[in-house]
Amino acid sequence: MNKIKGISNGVRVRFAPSPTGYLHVGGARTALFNWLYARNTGGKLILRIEDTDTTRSRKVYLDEILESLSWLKMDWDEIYYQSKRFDLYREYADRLLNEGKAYRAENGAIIYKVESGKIEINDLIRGQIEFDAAFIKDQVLIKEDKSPTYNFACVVDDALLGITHILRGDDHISNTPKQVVLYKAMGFKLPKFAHLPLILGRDGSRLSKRTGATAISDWRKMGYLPEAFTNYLLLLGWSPGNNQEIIDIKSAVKKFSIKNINKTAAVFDKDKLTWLNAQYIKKYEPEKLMDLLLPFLCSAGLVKKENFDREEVLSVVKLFQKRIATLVEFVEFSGFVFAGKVKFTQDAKKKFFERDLTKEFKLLIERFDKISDFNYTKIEEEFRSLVNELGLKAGDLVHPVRIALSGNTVGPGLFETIALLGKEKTKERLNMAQKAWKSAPRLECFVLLFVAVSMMTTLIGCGTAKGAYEGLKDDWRTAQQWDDKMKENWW
RNA sequence: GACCCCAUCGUCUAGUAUGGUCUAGGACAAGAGCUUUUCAAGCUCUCGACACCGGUUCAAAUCCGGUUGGGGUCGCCA
Repeated sequence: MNKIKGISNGVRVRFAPSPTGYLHVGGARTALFNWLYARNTGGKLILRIEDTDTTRSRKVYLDEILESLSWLKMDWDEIYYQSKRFDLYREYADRLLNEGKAYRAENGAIIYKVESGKIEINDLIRGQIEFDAAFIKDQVLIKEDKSPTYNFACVVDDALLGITHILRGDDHISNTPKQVVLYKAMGFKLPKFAHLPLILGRDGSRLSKRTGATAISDWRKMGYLPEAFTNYLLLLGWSPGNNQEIIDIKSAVKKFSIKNINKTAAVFDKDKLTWLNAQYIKKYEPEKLMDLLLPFLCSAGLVKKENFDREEVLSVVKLFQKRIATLVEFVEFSGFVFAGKVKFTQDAKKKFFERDLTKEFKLLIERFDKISDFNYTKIEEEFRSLVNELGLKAGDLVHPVRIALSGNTVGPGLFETIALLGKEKTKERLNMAQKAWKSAPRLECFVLLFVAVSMMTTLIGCGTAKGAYEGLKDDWRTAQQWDDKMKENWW
């Protein structure tokens, strides 16, 4: 205990996760507020691993929790494992036993005898809370299996580690009187308590897997940025008080105070988190954003880790930066640029076959061929001039070309997209489009035929119509086969 | 059920300690418009709340009491 001498000055807070599950939103928020308070006051953040339940604790969970904290850029100053401190708990339990404040149960457990009276706690967030000890049962300190109970280990550790402020979830309020009693029994100095409001799921009940709790590591996989995530967590139960929504961690550290933490539970709103994420993505240096995007592109198999065109990827990043909300969205939206084959959406396929533009595409390719310096301006010039020549509106050609190039009806500006793809890729895809039209049954014919058949059926009668119907069925079959081919969605 | 906590737009919140400056401000979402080759983004606008009842007071979102509603905890889990 020499270690704790001399640390009685200054703020010491702790985050005490139990490695029996992943770190999720609630835990992360508690960790964040402790971290902020420590950094704001120049104090220390102690990480205490509550692994007294040896059957449920897992190394993978511990690793995952530590990794998630690191991802969120929260560091800690000291780390302790309760599983290594069992002797300590025994020692204090024995002491209470000797003093007659605790007794031994038949099974060997050590139990603290709770005296009657009033227990008052002065919560930094909620103010005075009063409990009647009559409602508190005698407390087990050491279980039959010799391991300490949560409340006991918690008190011994918080006291011995010199914790000055306990910031934890609201759900611990009812543990507090039990703990206060133990502090007093062992003659420990009481820390200050601050009970954070809970984070609730969509349905207003405590966040759980059913109501939307997700491991922090999953948010990472879904393409959220740690800065955005932290920012969002910060806004849940705390406010800088000046209508500021986007607040970087440095000024948050500066401004943070327990006084500004509110009492009401907050519902976790993914939409706002996503909005914040988009804001952070927009602000990023494209170079840095690219580094964050690369792992996602690689695991999607769109870019090879060892050799890729840095310049190309960078220009794609720049083109999509303003239109994505998550890193995963980038992969979804920009995938067509990198992919060797174009993937078609259902909608795009339908629109594409509404009109055969083989001739127009051919002319367009010729136009593009003429351009030696294949850039945005030149592309637009040639494109618009062709459109004029054909007596079309720009949109008449823009949309089909976009579909042909990206497989999607929506996307960034067409000329930028073309410039990004480059002349060869563009030509190649325009050529593919023409082939598709050639091999596809004409929709107009299909419709005409259908109308004709209906007419014949009604006018002439079933017998005669049968042949025509069969013909249509054939046509239908071809269309189906073709559709099946397209179903793989790849050229 | 018992004990405890909480109560401002659908959601996150400002405002509550020091009652008047609040016919309640901002953000997300939703809706409309502008822009435009589409979708986003961006910009502009609209919708939308002090849970209820009773006090105190010249004056209450703010103070007090009650009601209602929601949540948490009631393990030899943490």
